[in-house]
Amino acid sequence: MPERVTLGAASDARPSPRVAARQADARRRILEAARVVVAEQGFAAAQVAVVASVADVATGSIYRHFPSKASLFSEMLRVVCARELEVVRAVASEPGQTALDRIGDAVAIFTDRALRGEGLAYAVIAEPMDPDVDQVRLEARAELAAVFASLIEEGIESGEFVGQAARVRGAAIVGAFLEGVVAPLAERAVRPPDREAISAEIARFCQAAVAGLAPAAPADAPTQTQAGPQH
Amino acid sequence: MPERVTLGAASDARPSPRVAARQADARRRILEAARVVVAEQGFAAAQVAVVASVADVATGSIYRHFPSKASLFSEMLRVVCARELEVVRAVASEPGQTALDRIGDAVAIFTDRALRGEGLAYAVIAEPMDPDVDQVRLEARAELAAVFASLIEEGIESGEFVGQAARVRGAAIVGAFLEGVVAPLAERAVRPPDREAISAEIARFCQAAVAGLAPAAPADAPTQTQAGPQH
DNA sequence: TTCATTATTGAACCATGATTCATAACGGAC
DNA sequence: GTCCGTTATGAATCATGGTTCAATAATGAA
Repeated sequence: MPERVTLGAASDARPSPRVAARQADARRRILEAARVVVAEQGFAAAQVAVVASVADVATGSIYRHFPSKASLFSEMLRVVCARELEVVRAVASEPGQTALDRIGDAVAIFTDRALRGEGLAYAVIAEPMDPDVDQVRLEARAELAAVFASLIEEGIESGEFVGQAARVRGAAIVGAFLEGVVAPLAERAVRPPDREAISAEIARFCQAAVAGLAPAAPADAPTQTQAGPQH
Repeated sequence: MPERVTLGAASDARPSPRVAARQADARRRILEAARVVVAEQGFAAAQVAVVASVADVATGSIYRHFPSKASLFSEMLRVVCARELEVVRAVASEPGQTALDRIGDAVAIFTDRALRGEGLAYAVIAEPMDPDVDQVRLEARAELAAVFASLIEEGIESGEFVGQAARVRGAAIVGAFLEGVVAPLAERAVRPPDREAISAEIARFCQAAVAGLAPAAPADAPTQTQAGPQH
């Protein structure tokens, strides 16, 4: 009974030193290939055969490392998202900074990396491909939202922000900067010089959103002063 | 030469009164069926055969009205989005209201309708299915963003808001409320009572985001006063 | 009522692309 | 160096679901 399973679950097969190394390497190459293909062509073009060829292994070999196409991409996405989430969390917990500062920094670092394409890009944020894979994306968004919700709560507790529904606003912040990143990418011209300006603007937007309404601006018009949203 | 085309483009075929009516009705039913199926099952379950059965026509008949599955769903989505966009535009141009008010109202009306499921739901906003169909969604988002960008510009001109990149923030607003709507829908429990609270909170979030940073809150912490983002 | 024409049907056809598996190449123990 | 179990290969197989089309029904004119 050969145990037709994803390498490693074999009943008693001792992988053997050299072989194990080769396998680990192949697995790494496959994940990397998946990332590259998606980054360059999008999920639509991400066929198993293509990934295999880029990873320099046979199509069938993919299935020696991953039980299915969906699981391969799920894992790839999970890794990529974890990396970005890590970066954001680090910024979000910088000591000695106000919650407002940390929100601004976190948003700016994320959007900046995304626009620079270091993480992945449009594809990872917005283009779905399979329910399983989408699930990973949703979870990542939820975690991201949780980070901001926490920051908002801290701000409220410290009296920095006015009271507000932290969870809802955390999600709104995530939506705001993801859209801010994706919208320009969707347009034809992604004028490179704009990158920094865009992320700075989005960061400011998010900061203002949680800091509370400013009292009526200098000019004339009859604006209401504080929190009260109309109607 | 029977002109194998999507009904109506026939070289000289006079549709005939009664027949034309029946065809028009079938077309309407097909679009409606597509909407219903997507609303209830999501794009994933939206197979041509299913839509046909719901619309009470044969699978092949779909192709007498639409050249392809993608075009059918594109049109369906276009109609749905147009309706929502219309509502938002109406609110956005209410006379005698400040830009801030109108932004709040527009956001609230959209999120409220979306959460109530009158438009469609998660599927239409977030779940893609085909490049062509996605294109429609992207365009709708862009138009929505444009509406808010205009409102922001008006606010800036009237001195109601501080200067800001209207286009970027318009997109951010759209992202904020779409995520605000989708995030709760993605969760298991969509506690009905929250609906209004959620849309109100999101609306307030968006208003604050464009109104500018509030001066440091009552408490202690060293917050910066105006626009300047840290870092 | 009959007939030619057009609309409708839905089962068969196809394309795409994931998954499998018989076969070849390899790794290491004797 | 040979042999046996393991791993890698990639062409063949399968599944899914969009699209087609020969057959059938409906329509309206004569």
